[in-house]
Amino acid sequence: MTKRVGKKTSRAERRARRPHEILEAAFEEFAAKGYAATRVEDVATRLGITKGTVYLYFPTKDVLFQEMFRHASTSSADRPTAIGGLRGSCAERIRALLLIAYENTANDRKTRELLRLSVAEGARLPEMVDCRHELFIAPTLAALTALVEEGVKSGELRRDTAAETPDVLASLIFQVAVWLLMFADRKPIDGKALMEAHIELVMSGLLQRSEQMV
Amino acid sequence: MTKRVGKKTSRAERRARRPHEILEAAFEEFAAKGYAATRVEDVATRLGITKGTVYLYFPTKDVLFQEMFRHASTSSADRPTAIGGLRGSCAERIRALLLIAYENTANDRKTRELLRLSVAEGARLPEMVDCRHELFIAPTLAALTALVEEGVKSGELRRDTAAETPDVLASLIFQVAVWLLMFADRKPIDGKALMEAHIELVMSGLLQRSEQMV
Amino acid sequence: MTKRVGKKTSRAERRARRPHEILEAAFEEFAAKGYAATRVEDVATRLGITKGTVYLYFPTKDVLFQEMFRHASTSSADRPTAIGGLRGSCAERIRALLLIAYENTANDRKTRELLRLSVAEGARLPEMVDCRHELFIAPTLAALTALVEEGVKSGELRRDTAAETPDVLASLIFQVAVWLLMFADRKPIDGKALMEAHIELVMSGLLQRSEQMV
Amino acid sequence: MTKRVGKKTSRAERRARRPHEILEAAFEEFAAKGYAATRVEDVATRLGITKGTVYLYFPTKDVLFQEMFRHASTSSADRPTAIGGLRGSCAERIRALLLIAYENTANDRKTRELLRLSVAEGARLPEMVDCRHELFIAPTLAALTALVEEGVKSGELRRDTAAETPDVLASLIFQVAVWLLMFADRKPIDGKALMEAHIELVMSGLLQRSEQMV
DNA sequence: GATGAATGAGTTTTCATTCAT
DNA sequence: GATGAATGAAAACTCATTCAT
Repeated sequence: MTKRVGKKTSRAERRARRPHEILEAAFEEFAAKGYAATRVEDVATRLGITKGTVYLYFPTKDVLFQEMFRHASTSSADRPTAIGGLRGSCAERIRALLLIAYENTANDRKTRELLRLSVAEGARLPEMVDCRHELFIAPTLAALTALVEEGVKSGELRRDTAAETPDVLASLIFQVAVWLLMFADRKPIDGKALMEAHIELVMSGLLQRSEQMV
Repeated sequence: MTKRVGKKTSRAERRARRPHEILEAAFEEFAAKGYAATRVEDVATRLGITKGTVYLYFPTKDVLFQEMFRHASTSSADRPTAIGGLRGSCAERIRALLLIAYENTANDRKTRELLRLSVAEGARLPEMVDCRHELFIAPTLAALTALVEEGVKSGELRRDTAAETPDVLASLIFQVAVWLLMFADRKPIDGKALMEAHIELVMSGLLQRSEQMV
Repeated sequence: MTKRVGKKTSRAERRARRPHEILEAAFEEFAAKGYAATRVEDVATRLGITKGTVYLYFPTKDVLFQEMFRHASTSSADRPTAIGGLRGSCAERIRALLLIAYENTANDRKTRELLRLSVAEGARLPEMVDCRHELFIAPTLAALTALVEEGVKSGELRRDTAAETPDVLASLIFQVAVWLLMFADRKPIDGKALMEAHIELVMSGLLQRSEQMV
Repeated sequence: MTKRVGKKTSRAERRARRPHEILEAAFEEFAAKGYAATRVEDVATRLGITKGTVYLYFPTKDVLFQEMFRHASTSSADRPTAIGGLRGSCAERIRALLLIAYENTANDRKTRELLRLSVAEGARLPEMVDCRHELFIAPTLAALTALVEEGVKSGELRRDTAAETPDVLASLIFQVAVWLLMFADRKPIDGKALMEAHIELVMSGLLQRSEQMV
């Protein structure tokens, strides 16, 4: 007869979930309107709660934003772990790595919006942007560098491959992400097809002639 | 020896220059802080005038922003005209075109900051972003497409999927631009070198094998 | 002995009373200074609250004014109901009706100030003024017309009574009201005495000679 | 060949007329929008001149308003002089006087708007309102009182309480004026007809029975 | 814990007034 | 005399933050 009957989320559970919920709501609001244009009340309303409750968990709007950014960043942090498990030739592994990076970045709404916030609010919070660099961008570029070096050493890839190669390999991911951020659905693109074409083009430039013949 | 002697800015001149000055100052402020976080007074102070004066020329902050965006966009509008005058083989012209686009986009602070604003405030003003697309991005991509098609037709370039996707050729420009917007001087990159490496890589993928031998 | 003991205004009560309080304060301020010269903060200060609180209940100054006008109008709306209960000869009822109208209009500060606002801000809000006409002025004039017609039919009043008679009967009410609005206490008048004299004069003109003899 | 050819208003004439012009324009603007809501620039624009010019002739907006009020008041000051020239019986002269007062007050736009300003801004400027009282209202009421007293003395009029309250005789003038101020053209009235009916009614109450028979 | 009324500092916008030209 | 650019004080309105209930 009590309220709790049939209720899967007990008060305690709900309470435990609150900070998480709030951070998710904050992500949506901040991503859509930017820091300054978002009101704390917007975040609360999105959850059906009130401003005051938000302040119960986060002392200021600024802290809320930073926690949100950190939370959104780490919530997708486990994905790159797949990198270690790649198998096949260097070319195959580079291709696989780029596709994973594409899926995790340009093709992932959350990551894309974090990129938007990094560009928009970056001046306010350089540490956060740098943090994201350490966690995601640098490791991916490092992995690409390692793979290219391995390929060169093994003779699979051209010997004259430049140090700038990893950035070049990853560049289309940024383009697709920025395109989606700027044009949303107004100018649709087939990111996956672009990515395939990109990979084919750059790989054909990377591979030794003999390999290309195959 | 009258006051006017040596006075370069008469009242009329000043009056004529004011809108331009204000738009320039607005560009700096909005680019640095975003729309919502910029105060009209910030713009005025940057010029050593008061906010009332800004309102003498622009009726609202919103109009000021839009005029600033339009002004900043068109003030760099003449550069792409160089495209028509390109000479040489298709490969040479593609290379030249990409370098011009790089100079005008990733390497131009004004254009880069407009990209920032497009990403940050795009949701508020899709028409502006689309307008920039019509004026700059679409023409450049169209020129790339035309050059690639010409090269394919003449046998200079390979026919492959990349040939149909000029986005792939321009992708590094976006990467450099976004990198600079996110990391400024904290993680410097040699954009020019990246661009050269990018061009070499994609061109080696585009060219017929025989040409590559050269 | 807790705080609540003796505390008449709980939060809920206060909340429920606030709109009313604010409208009353707004009435005083707007009546005293007019729309444009009244600051929202003036209204708040009168209540010992801050302007932010006023905006919690009314979205704009304009809405506050309109709600205030409507509220002040309707808060005195029940009085005319007394009309139906009049008894006596037509002359007696006309006299009674005019005295009631006088009490409710010229002699009622609230109604007088609404007249001031109608005259002062009428150009901005014709609908409000017209609304007051429908609710108060028209019914009173209609009642007067009905009484005069009845009196003519029964022979109590002169047959040649003009259609303009009701306005003439009510005219002194306007004069007294306007006088008080213009001169306040600087040139006091005895409104009641004027009203008595007015009624006596016009009734003596309305009544059949025979009746006057009485 | 000079500009002045064919120009009837020389610079000097124009200059001499300026203050007058400005006061007229100020009257229109203040009457239409009230003191606080009228901008000095509105007044200037109405004349096709600029704010600065207004300040050449009037030091502050407040002074402009007061001068305007005084000017508008005195520009109609000569009309009541007709009173002295009235001829005929007391009844005839009272009737004529009331009609003149009606024409000069309720039926005269300028006077009506001054009444509006007196009601609207009266709290700010009691002296002005009192001044108008001395100049127009009091003399008219005094003339009425004198006429009634003369009539009573000569036996032409009844002695009753109304005889001592000329306000009663003039009341309809206020009603018509206020009506026009509140309803403008939205609820038209025939002021002249109302006035005639009013005069007839009050005179029939004032006159001795014997006279009425005539 | 949760609420939401209240605050007050901050921002946009207006406009009376000044003054160099 | 006229102008109109510039000022800055003031007013409408917003919103992060607090706190009594």
